Amino acid sequence: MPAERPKADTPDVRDVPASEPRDTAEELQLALGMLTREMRAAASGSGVSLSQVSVLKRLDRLGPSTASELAHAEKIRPQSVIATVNALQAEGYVTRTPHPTDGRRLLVSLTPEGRAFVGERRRAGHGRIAELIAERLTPAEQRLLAEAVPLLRRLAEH
Amino acid sequence: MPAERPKADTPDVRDVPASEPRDTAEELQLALGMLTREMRAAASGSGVSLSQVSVLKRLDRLGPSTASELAHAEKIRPQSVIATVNALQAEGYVTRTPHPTDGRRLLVSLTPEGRAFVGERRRAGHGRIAELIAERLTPAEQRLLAEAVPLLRRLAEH
DNA sequence: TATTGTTATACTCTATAACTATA
DNA sequence: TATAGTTATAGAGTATAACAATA
Repeated sequence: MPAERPKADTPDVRDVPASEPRDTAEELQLALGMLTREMRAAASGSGVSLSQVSVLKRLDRLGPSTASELAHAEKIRPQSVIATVNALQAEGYVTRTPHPTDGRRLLVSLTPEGRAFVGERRRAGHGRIAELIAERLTPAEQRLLAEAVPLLRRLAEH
Repeated sequence: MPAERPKADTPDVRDVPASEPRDTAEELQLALGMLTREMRAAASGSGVSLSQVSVLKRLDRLGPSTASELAHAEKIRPQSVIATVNALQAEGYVTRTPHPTDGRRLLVSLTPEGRAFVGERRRAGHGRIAELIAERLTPAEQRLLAEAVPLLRRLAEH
């Protein structure tokens, strides 16, 4: 269905290369929003939500961690991470065990089921994004993206 | 699609450069989540939410658009974009005007206030992300990121 | 008193379902 | 019938505030 107005279907901002921080930021912000929605939608069918997957992967990397440590790593509030951990515990993917020396702390750990989920997820290619990368980018573009992703990590870190 | 290579089960994923789609995807996914939270937190103080900013910028690029067109561009449902447009209209940043030939459609347009907001935002450097890019990346890294961002756009597009 | 974990509550964002008006 | 817009409602995700237990 063609539009009746003389309006281009594609954004015409592309004639200017995004070479300044603010241009890069604008492009990145739009892409981020859309990719996040894409991932959330793709995850919604799998029984485990996006934030839950993120916490499971974090536990797989960090090992048993307290709620505060997870919150710091994810850059969200402890109260927020607790909601996610509660859901994961209810589904049997994590357990809470007392900290050996500090009675205030509880260590959150992956259960065998949780570990299996992360492994399965990794073998399957980490969901929608890996599919998109493999489908839509040439090998050279994939290499460029792989070089740029650590920069995004740096931006996201504390 | 590149050939599948058997991947050694290394204990720490961070030691391996992200060179395959699934590794790139995993890193990207973590960075995306954190950056999105960072942006949302930074936007929350400015009186206009992240999704509202996104729609305003979209209108600035596309010109007057219907709710369906905005929804298609943002990759969300028309019902969802309407909630955002309602909020923007209540704050005086957009107006709705009848479509000249199709009585079913309403064109959403930026008001002068809305246009001023986008311009101000652009001059200010598009918020937190631009700050982070300028602060944390060398010029060479900024150029690399600028090259990679269009690839993210490609991944996010329809 | 400071820190950790937690519950209660609210707001943002997006989805699905159902309705109205126009083509 | 099909399409555009809308309202009502629900769920995910995260925030702040307040509280209990432990250091």
